[in-house]
Amino acid sequence: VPDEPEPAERRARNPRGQGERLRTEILAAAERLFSELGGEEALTMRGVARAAGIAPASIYQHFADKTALVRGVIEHDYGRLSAAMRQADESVTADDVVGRVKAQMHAYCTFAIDNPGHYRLMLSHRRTPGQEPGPRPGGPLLPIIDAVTAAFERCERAGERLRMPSDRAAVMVFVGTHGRVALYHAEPAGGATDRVVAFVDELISLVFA
Amino acid sequence: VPDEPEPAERRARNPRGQGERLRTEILAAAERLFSELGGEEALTMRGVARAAGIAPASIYQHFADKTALVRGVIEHDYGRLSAAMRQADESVTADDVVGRVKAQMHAYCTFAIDNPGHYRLMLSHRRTPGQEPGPRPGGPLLPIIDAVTAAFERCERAGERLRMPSDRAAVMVFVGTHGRVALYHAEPAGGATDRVVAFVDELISLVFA
DNA sequence: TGTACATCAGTGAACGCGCGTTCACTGATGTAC
DNA sequence: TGTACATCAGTGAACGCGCGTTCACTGATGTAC
Repeated sequence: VPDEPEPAERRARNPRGQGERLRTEILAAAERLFSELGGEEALTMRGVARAAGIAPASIYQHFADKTALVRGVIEHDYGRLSAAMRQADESVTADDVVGRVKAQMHAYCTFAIDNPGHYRLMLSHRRTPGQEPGPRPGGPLLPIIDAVTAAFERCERAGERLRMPSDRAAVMVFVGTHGRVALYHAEPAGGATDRVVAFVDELISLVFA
Repeated sequence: VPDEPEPAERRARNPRGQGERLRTEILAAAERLFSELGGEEALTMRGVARAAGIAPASIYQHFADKTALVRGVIEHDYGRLSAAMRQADESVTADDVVGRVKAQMHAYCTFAIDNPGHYRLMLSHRRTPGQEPGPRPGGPLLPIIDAVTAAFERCERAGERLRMPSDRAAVMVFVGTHGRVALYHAEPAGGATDRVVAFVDELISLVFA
């Protein structure tokens, strides 16, 4: 993939005191680099350095090692995903309670489809460091599932009937959606987003009575 | 992982005309090697050679290159999985139609949990070579989904009511199960099999009216 | 106002590693004469 | 029955590669005097 725009002139060095800026540039480069595809092994220090137009050694001023960089990317990504879901939720009129559930999950699918590399990275590294496997796993995923649970609770308050408790419904929909998205990633097919979204809608309708 | 039993004496060479045996030994070694964990990048030619107690170069008499070896492993694995599901199906009395669906999916989960490396490999390499992405993706997964579809059709014939056509129900259950299993792989937790199986049972009950 | 210097952002070159793959080989064994 | 030879299973050593990481460095710039 000789796609890189060949950084003709050298990168301008950041002014004094602004060294932290490079940290953001590195994260942005990692973002760009493998939004396209690839799992964790596609995220290499040298690749990120190339994408950022800097020397590999320069990364080490901002990230102690590769795992620290990966951690930084993942944290940033969870922020993006949560924001996208919250925004989708708020963009639907308050009385369309089921529509808000769907909007959140659509945003989830869109993120996963648009950022396959990030999505895979996020879901394969969701152990909070130092946290042993407990009875309720999920790590950084928990706030996301909680948001879906809240959306289902709104449905119940509005009179919609669920076939199971709202938190179980949220897990069910979340897990099923992850399955669908993961299969899409493993073999992208035509009409991706539409088909994934159709599946998720059907899944959501299943948890309602 | 200095776990290898240190093959004190050299491997006995296969007798003349039996060179093909090594092919099986190589596959078996790959099997053993990463049943434990790991994705594709954990499957290395040198690693397999070490596990088989042979020289890396020896693999090339039986597999043209790494992708051929991977293809061989995957083919073998799909055979194992199909057989396990068929056997589970047949081990349930014919009149317990729903029980037979569940038994098949339980076998699927057991395989996935016991062979994480293989499972991941299978699901991330399911494009039949030379087959462009068509309207019905799935590749080697299709026979498996078809078996589940057949089990759901038996349910309908026995008078059980589904909330959707049997083939959609099969896809729904399959996709959801994959989601659950994939999440387990990313963060194994206590009581693995039981919790996964409980989820799948709940999912199956959802597609019935 | 001028100059020495500490600080800071960032780098070039090298390290050791494990990888996939190649190639000329070794040595046992069945077969032809 | 004996021997030369072709065949076969399998190997050791080397190749070039990209990787993560380290370390001594460069050169611009703000600050102290």
